[in-house]
Amino acid sequence: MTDVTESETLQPARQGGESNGATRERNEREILEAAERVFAQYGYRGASVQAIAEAAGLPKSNVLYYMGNKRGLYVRLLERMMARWNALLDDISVEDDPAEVLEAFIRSKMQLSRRHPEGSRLFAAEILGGAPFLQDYLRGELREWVQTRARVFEQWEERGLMDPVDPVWLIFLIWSATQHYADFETQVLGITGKDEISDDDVERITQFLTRVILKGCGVKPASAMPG
Amino acid sequence: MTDVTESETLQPARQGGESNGATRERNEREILEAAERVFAQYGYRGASVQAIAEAAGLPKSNVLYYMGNKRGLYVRLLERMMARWNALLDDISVEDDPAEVLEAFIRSKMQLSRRHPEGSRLFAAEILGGAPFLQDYLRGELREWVQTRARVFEQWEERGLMDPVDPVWLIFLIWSATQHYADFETQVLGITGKDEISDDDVERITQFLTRVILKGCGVKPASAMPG
DNA sequence: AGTCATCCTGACCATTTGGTCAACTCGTGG
DNA sequence: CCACGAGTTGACCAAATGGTCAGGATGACT
Repeated sequence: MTDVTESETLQPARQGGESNGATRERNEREILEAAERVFAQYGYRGASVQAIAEAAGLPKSNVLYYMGNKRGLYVRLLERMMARWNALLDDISVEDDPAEVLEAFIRSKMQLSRRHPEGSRLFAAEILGGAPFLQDYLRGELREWVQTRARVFEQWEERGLMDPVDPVWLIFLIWSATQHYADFETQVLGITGKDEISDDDVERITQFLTRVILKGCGVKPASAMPG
Repeated sequence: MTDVTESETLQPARQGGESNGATRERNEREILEAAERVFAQYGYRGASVQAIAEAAGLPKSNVLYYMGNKRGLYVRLLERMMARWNALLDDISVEDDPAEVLEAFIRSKMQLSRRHPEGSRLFAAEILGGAPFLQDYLRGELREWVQTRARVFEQWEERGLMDPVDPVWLIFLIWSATQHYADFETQVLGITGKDEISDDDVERITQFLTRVILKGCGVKPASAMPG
């Protein structure tokens, strides 16, 4: 750890050209992934740029070179997660089968949490802390998203396809139940004694949730043979 | 901000005697309350002793005088919350009515989250971060708690009082659904457009959850007139 | 050869961090 | 009156924080 004036240390990862922005792309990906983990674990304030840099295997300066500053990096991660969420249950209409839609919702939400557990936790941490960066999103986009779906649910109720339950609370119920397995994974593992949640577990949980929730709000299971 | 050798500043809050440990009690209460808020919002690392001190309206030194150090303060808060949780659904037996027990569980869990939203969020943040301080509790006490209840649920199933669902996942479902309204309060408010969750809302949510979950796992509503 | 854009990073900075400590103020009991 | 324990707190410290910057490396172009 004395003087190392010579540049004969670890080669950096390639500099200069490397055609196009390939270096940039690779490093940014690496940094975003590392940052998602660290932010998810410690929250915005608790996460340090240094820790993110170490997780990405890069010097702190390099992280800041690509991301500008901590805040920007964080916002970028939130936006990435919002995009993933927005793609969910994109278009449903009154004509669809409630059972199919609800099951699809539960299933895709479970998969989202499973595929991006850190992103999921990042989101949770942000909201837990009062959503300082997401206020607008919650009161805008997401609110629209929820209310659009809620309206469809209401129409199903009117047509007698499901019990008269508040659709917004139903959405929250599904949200929370599915979110739980990503956000509280540590707890789930600790209590069940497992050391990981397997694909089989996910499938079983999905079916459990689907069954209980569909039955719970009086939706008749999908009309068997679809199509 | 120059020299103020004279002690003619704000009076401290009373020093010296004040009989017994009344000062200690009052200050500790104040600090614990403030710390719960701050830790809940920022997580363990993100919270600073300085911020806690300001929230409690005391100098940082004073907080450390009472609590020793940040870690100890945090652990104390976790323990307080564990105690609250342990008191929940303390004794149930196979002889009890499933509907009544489940409703009592949902109701008391909702009230716990409502009465101690910060504690609830503190807990959530701790688990979100991988439960570095709570591993033992999760794999020990809490696991026992869950499995004891799960065994009762299983016997209910055998007696045909409810559908054959995995009782542990049922507990998680209830846990997550109720926890949601405390942990994600910001989200709930943002989406519904409310500016607070009223007692009425809590009652409605409780009834909604009770209805959907009981029906969802085939439990017959309480046999009307109790006692 | 020289220029340029991209990439890399150690040195540095002001501020904040958790924590210690000695000096202080009181009321009480001898 | 003095000693004592409880409470109070500013000054201080080493370490870590987010961020800047100058200096350099490297390959692709003219």
